[in-house]
Amino acid sequence: MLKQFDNPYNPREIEEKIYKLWEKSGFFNPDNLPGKRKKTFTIIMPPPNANGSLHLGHALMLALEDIMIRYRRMKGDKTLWLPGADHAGFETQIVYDKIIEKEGRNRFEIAREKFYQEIWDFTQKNKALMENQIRKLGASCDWSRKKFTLDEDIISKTQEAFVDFYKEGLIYRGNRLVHWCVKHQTGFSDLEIVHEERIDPLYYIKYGPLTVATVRPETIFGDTAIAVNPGDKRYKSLTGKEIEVDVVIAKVKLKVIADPAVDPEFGTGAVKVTPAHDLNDYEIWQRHKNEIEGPREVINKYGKMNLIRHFPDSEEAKKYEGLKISEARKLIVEDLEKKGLIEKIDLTYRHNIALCYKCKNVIEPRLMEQWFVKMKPLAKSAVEAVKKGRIKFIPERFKKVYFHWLKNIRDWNISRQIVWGIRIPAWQCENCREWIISKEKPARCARCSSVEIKQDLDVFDTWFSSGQWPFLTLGYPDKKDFKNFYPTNVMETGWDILFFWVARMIMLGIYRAKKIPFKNVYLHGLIRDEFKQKMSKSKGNVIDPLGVVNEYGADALRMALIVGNTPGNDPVFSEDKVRGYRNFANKIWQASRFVLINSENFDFKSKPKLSATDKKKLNELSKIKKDISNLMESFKFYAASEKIYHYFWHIFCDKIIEEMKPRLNNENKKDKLAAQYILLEILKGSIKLLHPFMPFITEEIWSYLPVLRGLGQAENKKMLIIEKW
RNA sequence: GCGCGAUUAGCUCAGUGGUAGAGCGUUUCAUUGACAUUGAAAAGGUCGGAGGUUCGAUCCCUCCAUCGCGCACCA
Repeated sequence: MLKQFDNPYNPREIEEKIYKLWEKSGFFNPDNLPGKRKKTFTIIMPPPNANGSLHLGHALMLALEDIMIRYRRMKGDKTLWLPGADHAGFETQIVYDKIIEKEGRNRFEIAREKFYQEIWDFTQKNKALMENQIRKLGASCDWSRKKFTLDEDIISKTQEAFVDFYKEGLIYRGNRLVHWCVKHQTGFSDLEIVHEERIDPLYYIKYGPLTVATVRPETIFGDTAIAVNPGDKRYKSLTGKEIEVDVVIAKVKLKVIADPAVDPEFGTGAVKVTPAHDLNDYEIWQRHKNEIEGPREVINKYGKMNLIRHFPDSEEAKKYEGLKISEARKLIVEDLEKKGLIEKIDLTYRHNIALCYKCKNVIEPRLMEQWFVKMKPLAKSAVEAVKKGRIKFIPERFKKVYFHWLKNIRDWNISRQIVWGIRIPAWQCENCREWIISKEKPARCARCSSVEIKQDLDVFDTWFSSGQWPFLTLGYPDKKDFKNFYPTNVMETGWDILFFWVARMIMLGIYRAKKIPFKNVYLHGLIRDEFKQKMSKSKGNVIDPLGVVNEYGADALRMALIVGNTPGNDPVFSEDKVRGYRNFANKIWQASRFVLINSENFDFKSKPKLSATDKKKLNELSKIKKDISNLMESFKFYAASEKIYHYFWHIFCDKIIEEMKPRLNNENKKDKLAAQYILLEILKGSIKLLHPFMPFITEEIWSYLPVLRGLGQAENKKMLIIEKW
């Protein structure tokens, strides 16, 4: 009878078989769950980027969410776990750029439509691959509801949101300095840049009667003013006056203005103002629009000098034209020195510079027209939702970080100059430059009636659409799912995308869907290698979760990722740990085999007579069950998993089974029956408690178990996945 | 600059206002026992430092140190 118990436990075939059984059962779909289930429990899966394969972080994400879903499903909830995949705009385009780079191609030379189609095919391939990887990890998500961030309805609803937001005054077209990456040729939001401390020469340049300090002398061609602090007595007499300065290739007249942003303690207390290439200076100009000239762009989008148009009469300007920033800087310093205009150079100056988060090249602030979302009104209700406890953070400390970010938030640039993404539904009249915001192409310009109308080439920041993911996936605004499953219960994701994604989902959910998108935010840590290093392809320390599954089984990997891994803290991954839980899986297997072999002749008709210590053992199990339930409810999976592990191995196997052994060989039929009964009951109870964590092996063993309902009754039984907790 | 986290056994980490816990590792013993992917046992920590609150602090408060991280438009 027990031939099915290979020795030792071999997860590979069993896991494959069990997943198919689950899928066939239809129980991943909440609509198919048996019984009356009033309470819903919903998790929208953070859609993995369809530009590669799953990494350990995904495995952790899937394990955590699957644990919650399986637990709630067994508890009797109508559980929906909605899977998906993310086109991941810029990220994917960069990945694909690198691929074609190896083929000697360049995206700027490929037609837009063709490039888009190529990336589409690329992501579709990855998507299919990833979906199978998700299955291998045991994820009990509802595949019938899976969504891709470029599904037609998602695109359409995202564009509709843009149109509505524009009408509602939440979105505007702004001409302002944006973070520009010279390599990637796109603008970014505040989140796609990173700061790095550097030591750069600080040049003190004689500027007419004044001296100014700067790290970017090459921008002096774009200066439109000099600013000093209003309280600075040294410059009182010059304030408001025009002075003539020598910018090497010409002499220009600049006004000295007073602005509180200038720190009199720093440098000389006088700042050259370059509104076209510096965020601070841009803001200074905004405050002095009436007094001084606006941005004079002298560096183009390729990071090269482009100043000749501002100095048509200067022969000297020609030698700067077209130079890279670094070259121009070298040259201007030489020229300034020749003219005796460098007062001194501070070589110890430490400051922070903005870099592209992807390529780490210096960000060039660049004046551009882009679409912006006004964040202040959105941030307000997002703060409130968390403050009032309608949304809970696990761990709680991330609230502080969240509040701090929202408090200081600035408007969100959602335009990206890339191909891979959702096109912005904005159209511009070629004739009068009027913008028309509409999903469909307008027949003619509303202002001048011209029919020469072109769509904005830009696409949305990918987070603009994924920020609406919880309600878009559920079919906002009129699908039943939206009514039934929104707001969702838990958003489980890594803390690293708290701002990128979580905060924006909260803001957009409240604004657009009129309700918070989820009640709980569970933030898991980022998995580190054994040296506590972040895992990354460039470091070559990435571990393929599927390789681990193949060797040790998904159950073992899941346990290794979950046990002792507290929310918000970065866990260290070790193969030793996986090996330990592979051993545990075998332990479960062997113990189950032992119990089943010894209960083959179990008499279901007789009523076992339990001793006091027998009853104590059952009580102990129900206490464990209660403890574990409490831990599950409070999101302490790291402790719940450890508890059941410890109970099964060190109480059930080491103590209880050992204690029962003599009784199983007892002549006394009644006593033997009681021992068999105890073993079966405790095995059954433990297998259930283990199921959310180790779904495969438990489902397999469950299929062999006679299920005792009441005393002495064997009944037809259900699959473990829908058994009652 | 502002903020967050960590500091507990060799390693990775839990934890609690009342004589310190787990896993892995180490040491010793056991060997055809459901399981060697095993069992039994053992060693191993003034819980980063200094103050304070308390009858009592690893835990609460203050300061400090070291490490890690996040945010930030001072040229």
